[in-house]
Amino acid sequence: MANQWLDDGEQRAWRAFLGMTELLPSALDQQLQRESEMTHSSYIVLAMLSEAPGRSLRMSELAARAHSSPSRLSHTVSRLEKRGLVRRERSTEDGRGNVAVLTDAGWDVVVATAPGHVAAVRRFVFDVLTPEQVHQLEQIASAVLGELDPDGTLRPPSPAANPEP
Amino acid sequence: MANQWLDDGEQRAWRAFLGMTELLPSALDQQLQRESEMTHSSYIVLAMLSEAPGRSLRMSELAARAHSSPSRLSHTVSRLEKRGLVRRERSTEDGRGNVAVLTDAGWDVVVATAPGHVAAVRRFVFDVLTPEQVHQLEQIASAVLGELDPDGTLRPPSPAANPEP
DNA sequence: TGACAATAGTTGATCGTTCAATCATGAGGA
DNA sequence: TCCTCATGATTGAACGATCAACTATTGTCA
Repeated sequence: MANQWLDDGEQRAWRAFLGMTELLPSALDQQLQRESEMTHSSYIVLAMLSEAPGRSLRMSELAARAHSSPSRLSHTVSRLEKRGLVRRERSTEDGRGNVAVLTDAGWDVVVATAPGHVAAVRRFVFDVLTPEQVHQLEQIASAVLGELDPDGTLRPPSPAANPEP
Repeated sequence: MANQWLDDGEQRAWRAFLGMTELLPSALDQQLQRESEMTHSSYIVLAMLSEAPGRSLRMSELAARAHSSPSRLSHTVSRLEKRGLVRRERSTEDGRGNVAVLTDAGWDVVVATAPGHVAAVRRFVFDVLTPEQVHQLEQIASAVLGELDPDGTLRPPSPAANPEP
């Protein structure tokens, strides 16, 4: 009934996809929660900061890279700030802007947490896919992402969206 | 830093995948919220019931089909019950079990909501993928799902997991 | 039969997300 | 310059999800 306008193949793909997108985030959340008392979205925020020059980013830029709404990011950063993992600074260029900075303690948490997290990602995703499937996944996800966010407003500026040559 | 043990291709695939899994659920949620004041997970519950014989399912079976925890499903059904879309009945076979039944009002909501929802799914996913990519997506999602839930405890009993012949 | 464990599901507290409202600063035009 | 609007970000309330504890029923075995 619900999927009356999807054909059989689409329906199978959609069901499997729904299962994956329902279960994978919880699995990653649980792993991070056990090892570091951390949510996946909090971890993403720390990870993005850890990769940025000066380990700091404007809130808006950080929101884009984490695919997060301004509000959600603000709350997340507030929680991380309370734990001493991140610090806020007023932007020097634009008095309206805030800059989130990863503290040393925050850096240590990323360093301690990354291995286990990457192992989980490997285990659940890349270990069960062939190299070809990894490439296919990138193409598929990029295509969907392009429709969800055509302007790239919610995406990082540089990479991640290169169509087949 | 965070993804130090993923190679370039894996990294690109993972970033795109994260973006998709972050943005797609919100997009579907928003569409359903606008049209029917309904969450995606609530919709799934109603849709699963609408497809079941007698428009009813045991709570545990419904949880498996919706990839939901018992607790989450119980809360969701309680909310739907308050809105008159679902009703609970004690199982006749097993006095511990409860059965969720889709009411006529619930059925009407599914009928009214499905077209717009399917259109959104089409727009964001299937319209931007080739038939080949749809097949690839099914293979990929099934493989990941198999690792996330090896016993199929959280999956429907019959379909959705047929590997390459 | 009685005791104990396992199963099915619910509940309340807590935490994270969403939404609408708000505040402060910067930019542009009369 | 002053007024207005746009931008960057935060806040609090309401809602949904998660976790641990709990109730009720069934199954098992001595």
